[in-house]
Amino acid sequence: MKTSATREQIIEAADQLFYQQGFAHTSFSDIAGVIGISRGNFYYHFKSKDEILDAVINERLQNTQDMLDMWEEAASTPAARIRSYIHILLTNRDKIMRYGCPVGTLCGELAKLDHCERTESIRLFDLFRTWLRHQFTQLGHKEDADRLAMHVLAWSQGVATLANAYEDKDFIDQEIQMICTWLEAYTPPAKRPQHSSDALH
Amino acid sequence: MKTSATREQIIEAADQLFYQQGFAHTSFSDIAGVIGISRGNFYYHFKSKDEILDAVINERLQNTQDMLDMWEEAASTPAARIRSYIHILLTNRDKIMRYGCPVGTLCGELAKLDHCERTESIRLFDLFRTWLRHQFTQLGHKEDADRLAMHVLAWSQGVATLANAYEDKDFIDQEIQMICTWLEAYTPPAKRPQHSSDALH
DNA sequence: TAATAATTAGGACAAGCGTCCTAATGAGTC
DNA sequence: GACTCATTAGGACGCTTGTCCTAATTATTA
Repeated sequence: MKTSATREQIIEAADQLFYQQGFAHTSFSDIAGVIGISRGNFYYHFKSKDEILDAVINERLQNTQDMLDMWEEAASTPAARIRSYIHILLTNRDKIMRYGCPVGTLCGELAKLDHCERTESIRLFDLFRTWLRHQFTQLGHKEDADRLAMHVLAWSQGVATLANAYEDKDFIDQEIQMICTWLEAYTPPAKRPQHSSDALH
Repeated sequence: MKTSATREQIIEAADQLFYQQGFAHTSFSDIAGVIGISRGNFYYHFKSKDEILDAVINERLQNTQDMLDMWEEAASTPAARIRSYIHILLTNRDKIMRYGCPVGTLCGELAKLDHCERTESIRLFDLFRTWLRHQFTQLGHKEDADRLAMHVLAWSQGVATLANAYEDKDFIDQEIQMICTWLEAYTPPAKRPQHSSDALH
């Protein structure tokens, strides 16, 4: 059985709805309604709702890894690659203002539900963490690489949370600018690009 | 009708459970089980579940305001007051690692549920935002006061989100240190206390 | 003590949920 | 056309949910 078309549709619709409404608040009826199938035949493709969640997380893991690989090739310097990460705040700005960060909100919800898939969801954070750490290592930060990666992760998470609460476009833009300015202090002077820098940090 | 004892018990139990399990995932049975009352007499004290949520938010608003007022008196300088805020990350460290930030996670959940109490929950953020802004204003930051307040809010939210995901004590401690160090740069030199400062920012 | 009001317990209710079962439909092969 | 297998639709199921109703209980007052 290759990956069935219906199965793919279910995963995609669930992916969207889990993000927009949360996992627990999304029902089979919701998913079925979106793609126009009967509620009954979910169990031909999945054994349980949790298994759909597992498939959604794996889908996101794959997509995230692909995105990171793409950034790795597209951007020429580690600093530019980190900026690629920061700029998803801008690319997904409207969705973040409505639904928050898909990774942070999922991990948060599964933590509260004490759900067994919680561990899996954290692997999404791991992907970014490892990738960012790698970039900082390339910037010459041996000891601090992981701490800096966590710092960037936390920073972007905080921006997403407050952008979601206040639905504030300008706040996102400002913080992105601050992160980029902060980042320049961790870029080797030789490779440092010439930006305007009224450094806040 | 003064505030009934049972009513207070319901609000307090709901407050805890909404934090630990989330609002949607907490049932009347859950609350009833905790305080040992029947499921039936909720509707003597509240008209609906949403009204309980409203009462819980108002309770939190009151407690938060009291806490801010206390900090206002207890700490002698604006910088010390801001540090009071930062240190709730330390005081509530264990709970944050298990359940995240009570404000951030509630706002996030209500945003996904598109719940009518969402606006009320954001007032919790407003309380901190206004208070922090006031402190930064006192530090002499006229134009930037609100941006700096939002920055501190976002930073602490990010720390809570990742601390929750990774259940990492040390990460919280490190970030608190970073925030305090960062804060020194915004404290007038005359009043600036002598701390060790291997500044990361 | 008797009467009245406040408070509670317990269950009924309709609706929605995840799950499961079975008959019907579809596509592809002999 | 007949057969087989994959896929689907539709509904039944047991359970839980928020909500509501009513009788019982407790507290308060006369």
